[in-house]
Amino acid sequence: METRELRYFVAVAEELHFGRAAQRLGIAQPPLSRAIGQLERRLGVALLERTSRTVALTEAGSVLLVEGRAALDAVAAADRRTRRAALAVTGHSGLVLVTKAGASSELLAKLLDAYAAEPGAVAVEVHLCGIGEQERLLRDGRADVALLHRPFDSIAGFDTEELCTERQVVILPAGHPLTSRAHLRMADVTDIPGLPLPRWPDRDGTYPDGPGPQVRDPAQLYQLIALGRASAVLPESCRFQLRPDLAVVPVLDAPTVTTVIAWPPHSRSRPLAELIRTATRL
Amino acid sequence: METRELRYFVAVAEELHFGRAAQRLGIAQPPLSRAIGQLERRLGVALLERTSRTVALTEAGSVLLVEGRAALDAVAAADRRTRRAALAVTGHSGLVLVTKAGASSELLAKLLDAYAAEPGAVAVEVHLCGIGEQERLLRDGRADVALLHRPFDSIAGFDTEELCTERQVVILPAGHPLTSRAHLRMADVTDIPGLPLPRWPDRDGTYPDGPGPQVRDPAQLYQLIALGRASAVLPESCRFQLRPDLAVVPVLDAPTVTTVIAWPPHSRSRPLAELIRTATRL
DNA sequence: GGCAGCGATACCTTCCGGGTATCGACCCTG
DNA sequence: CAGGGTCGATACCCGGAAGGTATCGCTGCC
Repeated sequence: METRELRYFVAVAEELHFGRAAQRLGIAQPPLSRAIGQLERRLGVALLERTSRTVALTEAGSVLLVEGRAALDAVAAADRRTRRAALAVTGHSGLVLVTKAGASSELLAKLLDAYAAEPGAVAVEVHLCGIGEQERLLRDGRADVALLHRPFDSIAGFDTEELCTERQVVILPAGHPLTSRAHLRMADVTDIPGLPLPRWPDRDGTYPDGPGPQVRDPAQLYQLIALGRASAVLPESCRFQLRPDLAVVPVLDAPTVTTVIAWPPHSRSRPLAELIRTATRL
Repeated sequence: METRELRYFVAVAEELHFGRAAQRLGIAQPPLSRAIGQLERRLGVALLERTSRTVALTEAGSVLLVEGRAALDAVAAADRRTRRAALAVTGHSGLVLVTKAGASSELLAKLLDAYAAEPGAVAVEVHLCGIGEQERLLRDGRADVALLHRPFDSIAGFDTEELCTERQVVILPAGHPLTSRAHLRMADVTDIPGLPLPRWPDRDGTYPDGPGPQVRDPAQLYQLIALGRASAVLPESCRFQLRPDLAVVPVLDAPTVTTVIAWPPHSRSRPLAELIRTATRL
């Protein structure tokens, strides 16, 4: 199976439309139809159910979609990491670290400071990215290491070390009646009248159904809370970067959040090992 | 980067010889030279140092070797798992479980029994394989799940659950003077005169340098120990399958061995989840 | 110095990936 | 119910790339 075939299949499986997929791939539609047909014939497996109006994935097709994405990421990672290995020899190396915007910012600052003080430290480029993007970046070689947050982020397939664990707090508009309480329970915050919990996008960018405003980043969220249109349950470390018009109350029975440092298995770069060692010693 | 190019490069990088690599790939040598040259040009990276007598990997080349192998395994896994998903629909499904020959055999027996008793259990095909092979089988889709043993096996990149932890014992010929001791320390067993610890093959099938006989499987090892030519430190569960002409003595300070059940991340087959659940409840 | 081994190059052929044109099935609309 | 629009499949052609053979150039060795 060639990566070209996988790219083609993934495009069609995602679009569920040969024409759009072909456009996205920058080729015409007929070669795409042929390529998918060949792939199915060689695998001996039907991947797509086509009526002349709709395209749907078969069971095997959805397996190939997730496995194929993983395989393509692995190939892309091989490419990128090889290029970077060559650059590293000539001096331009540096590590790429990704984390969610607005999360664990003091931890990150401490880590970067501590690492920079190590002998032999290299430059660390920090990428702040959206929800669920880190995993992808780490998997396809665009990033070397990530700060992830269990249980929100999937750490499947990575090596990790735990860095710290923290409770969660609910964020409310300053002056809200509940802010006078010393602590709350999840049952108290799941349906505060007029302050629903927000909906975050799934990995594919769509929002789950349900009540609550759609938010894409912390700034949006804080704005909504300040306006008295939402509340949110977040790790308590967020209080250090909170606007003055917001208040926090601990939520006793919310799941604790563990910040972990994660990297692709088999990474054997010295600067990366050093960064991880620094992180675990914080 | 196409998988064909990766296969070619991995072959050359492993053989360090264009002629042999071409033979292994079933093509002539010139197209292979060209393909590698193109790959290097497209990456903008030198992968191999060629003098007209020798071929050696550059730094970037060895990165591409390990990353490329991983990527090829991921592609192979996509292929195999898609085929199996199609078979599963028509009824022939079943799980493939791999473990080292001779390890955790009662645990495995208990697991298979317990799982078979579950409603909705499917057939489990057990593959016993050589040292370090499990990882490969799990990674390229030939197996669905494995029993691995930390700290010997690498679990990098898999999801795992711990099943049990056990101490290690030294295995000696029955009647050896040390068998009268209630327990020993590693220092006592690393150089018993005439009974060196054996050498196991590395993942690539070669043996590390050093004293001690080369062994490939437990039967060989037991034979050597019975003959008074070696000793070995193994998890204590091996005592239940031991020949009567061998004896065991606990080794207090040997690292404990943890048996874990491991599976590829993102696996979402119901029978697999059921098997894992059964295993963790044993 | 000649020979053997190995990778690179030159050149040819074949095949496959990609393009355009068109068909056939289906849905929507007037 | 007819006709146009949409979408995937098919037919056919072309160019480029992958693979083969022949050969060169370098190098280490007897």
